[in-house]
Amino acid sequence: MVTTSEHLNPKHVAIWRVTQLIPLGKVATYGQVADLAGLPGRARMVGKALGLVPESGWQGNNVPWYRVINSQGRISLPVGSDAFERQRQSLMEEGVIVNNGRIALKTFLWQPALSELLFDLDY
DNA sequence: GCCCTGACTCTCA
DNA sequence: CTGAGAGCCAGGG
Repeated sequence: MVTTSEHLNPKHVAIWRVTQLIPLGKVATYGQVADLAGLPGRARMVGKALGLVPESGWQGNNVPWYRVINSQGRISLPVGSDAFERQRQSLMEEGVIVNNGRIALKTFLWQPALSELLFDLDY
C-alpha cells in the first residue's frame, strides 16, 4: 500500500485522472482539463495540481503533466527553467513540436469525441 | 474575513 | 502577435 500520508485533495486527483486521458502526441489546455474534471473556472488549480503529481504516478499509471499547456499554446513554466526544459523535451520525444515554447494547437490539441469521454469518464 | 499569490484566461489596444 | 488589465478561484497567513 502507499503509505504516503500526503493530504490528497480530491480535486487534484480528479485533475490527474483527466490528464491521464490525454493521448500520447497530443496536448490539452489547463482550462480544458479543468472543465473535463468537473471544475470549470479553475484552470489555475490545474497548474497547482500538476505541480504536485507524485513522481511515482497515480494508481499505477503515470500522469503526463507535460501534455498540459496554456490556452495560448505555450508552455506555462519559466522559460529556461529546469521544469520548462523537461516539459519541452518530453513533448518533443513524443512528436509534439515545440518552437520557442510554442505549440500549434491547430495540430496537437486533444479534441476528444463525446463518445470517447462518455466511455472514459464514467458518469 | 481580508489580502496576496499563482504551471490561468479573456478582452482590448 | 504581444502586452497590459481585469476577472477568476483555491490556499495559506
